[in-house]
Amino acid sequence: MCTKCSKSKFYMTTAIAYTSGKPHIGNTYEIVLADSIARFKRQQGYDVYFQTGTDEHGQKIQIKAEEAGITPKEYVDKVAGTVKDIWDLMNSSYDSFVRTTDKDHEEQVAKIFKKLYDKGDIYKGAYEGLYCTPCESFWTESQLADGKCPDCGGEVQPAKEEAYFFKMSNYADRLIEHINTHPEFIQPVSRKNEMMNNFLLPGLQDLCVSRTSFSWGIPVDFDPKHVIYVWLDALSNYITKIGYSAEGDSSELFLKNWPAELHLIGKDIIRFHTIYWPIFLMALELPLPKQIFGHPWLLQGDGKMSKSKGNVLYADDMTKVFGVDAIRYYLLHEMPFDNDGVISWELVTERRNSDLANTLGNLVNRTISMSNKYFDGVVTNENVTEDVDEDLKRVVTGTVKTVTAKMDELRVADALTEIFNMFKRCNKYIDETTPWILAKEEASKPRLATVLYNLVESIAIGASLLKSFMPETSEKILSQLNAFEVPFDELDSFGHYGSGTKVTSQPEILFERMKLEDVFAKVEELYPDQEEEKEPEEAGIDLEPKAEIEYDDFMKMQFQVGKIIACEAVAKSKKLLCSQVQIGSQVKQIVSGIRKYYTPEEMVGKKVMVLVNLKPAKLAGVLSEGMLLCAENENGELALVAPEKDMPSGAEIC
RNA sequence: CGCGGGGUGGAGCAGUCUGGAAGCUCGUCGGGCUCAUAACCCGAAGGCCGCAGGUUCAAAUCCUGCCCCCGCAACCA
Repeated sequence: MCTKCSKSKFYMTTAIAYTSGKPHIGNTYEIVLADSIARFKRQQGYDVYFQTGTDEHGQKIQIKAEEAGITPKEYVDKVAGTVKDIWDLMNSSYDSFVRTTDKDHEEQVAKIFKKLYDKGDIYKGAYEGLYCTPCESFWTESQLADGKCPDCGGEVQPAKEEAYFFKMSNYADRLIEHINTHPEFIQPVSRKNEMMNNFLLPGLQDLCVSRTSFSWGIPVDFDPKHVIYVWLDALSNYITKIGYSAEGDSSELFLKNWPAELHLIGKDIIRFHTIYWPIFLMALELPLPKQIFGHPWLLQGDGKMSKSKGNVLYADDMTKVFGVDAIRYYLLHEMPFDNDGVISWELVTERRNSDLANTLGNLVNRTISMSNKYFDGVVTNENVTEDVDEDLKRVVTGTVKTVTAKMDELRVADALTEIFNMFKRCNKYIDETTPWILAKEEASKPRLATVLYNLVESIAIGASLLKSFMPETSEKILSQLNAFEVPFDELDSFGHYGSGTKVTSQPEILFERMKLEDVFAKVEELYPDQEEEKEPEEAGIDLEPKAEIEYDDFMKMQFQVGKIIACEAVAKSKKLLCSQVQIGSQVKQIVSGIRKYYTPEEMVGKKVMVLVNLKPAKLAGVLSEGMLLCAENENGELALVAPEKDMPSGAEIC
């Protein structure tokens, strides 16, 4: 409870976005989901504090910055700006945007590290493993490729590197106890067992909380060649940004808001939030957050979102075609609670047409049109009621209750469905009351007026309920009706709309119906490059040119025609085919990553181009003694290269 | 046997924990209506709930085995 007012406080956070690149529509889902929850809580009267931000340290960012030829700080400044722009574009109502490169955050994280070290929870130990010097990386036995470094193929040797560890076992029992006694702590519950069975019950390993292999991070202040492990850094944002102080003089904001009521995160990082984070907090002697909700992922309809495929969907592009609220609606409504959801241009178009244009937009439009047509826009409650009115009112005034129940379980998609069911009920009411017939007789005008009043009032209630999910649309509807937003605690009663109020004389269409071909036309404008790919005449592919080589270099490679005499899939792999290739009188075994494009049956009998004198290596445990040459297009699809006329196996390619 | 998620009418999903008449939205088809954005309202068709066993009076749901898909990991010689 807030000390200064009587409202209950509600502190919620999203995960902070990793600044390795522009967030795609799947990443954007989380902020929109969080925003709708934050807005709804505010509407309910909670004193909400909503924090989001960016996670900006780590090796990956250091590498990306080097590739771009700029400093890591310059790099993250740029990406953090992009993240914020997209969050703002989506109308996210966050109260605070934290960056892990913020001074106050960095200072506190260093102090937290020191505090835990002094306390004995963090100790200095050694990381043991197999080390590859050129790659500066540790590998485990199972990661090695044929006993060599999987990155460079070089030799690895057993090595030790000093590192700091967090003693997880100190707190594991307490955490297990907490999870068992607080069933609401991990949501959805299906994730709880996963954490228990896979990590907690088998016994927690101590976590390595420092790195020396890169420098883009918060240094350990008493041992500066170490930087603090990214998770200890990132998770702490939830307390540092609101003013936690490791020295005990935390801010008012912190004292008021901690512990958080809700951490909203993606299901992939549940482990860090439900195991490591609570344990860090226990070590700091802070209370644990009330609830951690791991939402599912949004996938793209036609396969995985991948930048190399050029098919990544971004929120800013999609809003250009559909509008911000349509995208908010899609994300919120179409995401299942527990399973991954799907998004595509087609699906958004369908959903937008059926729900936003047909059900909602048309309802608002026809209601306002009738008011204008029959009463010059003046909406009067003549109180001439009939039985049908009761059912309408029952549904309309009951919706807030069902919506609240769904929101309490964070079932945002279901909450929206409830609101739209209400709008459907309104459309049905129009058919039941047939206003166009009432309009024909002067005597039934009072009844007609009442019907329209009931509709306007219902829509005003619906628009008020919609406010947390589609803020712009909600406002547009209320303004067209000339209505006030209905206060949350009055949404369960009917009759707020002032009788005699005039609606707008020129209703604006809220959501125009869209044809798929028009959508795709717009999409093509957004991606002019991709258009060319679809043309029959292909655009061709430009590669980064490699350095010139000597003729001798070329002559080192031996290419020959090989005939595939047998082929089978490699059991331990999804991508590999193992072929027996006849080259002259000898037969080589060659493994290739082309299972996606060729079946073993169609491989047999082919004569293809083979690099013969490549050093043999094991792939997925299978020996490969050469390489089948393939052409690769921009989508990564492969085609074997073969002599244009029939040639005997073993024929030299030169 | 790397880890995890999934397979329910044409599409997207719920239901599975806590067995008990297979549900929602979209699409399709037929009808109605005309205030409205080819909209809205009513009705219908369409499912061996991945496959095969098992437990049970009863299985989408519990158990066993198998197949397929998708992430991650690894590897694309």
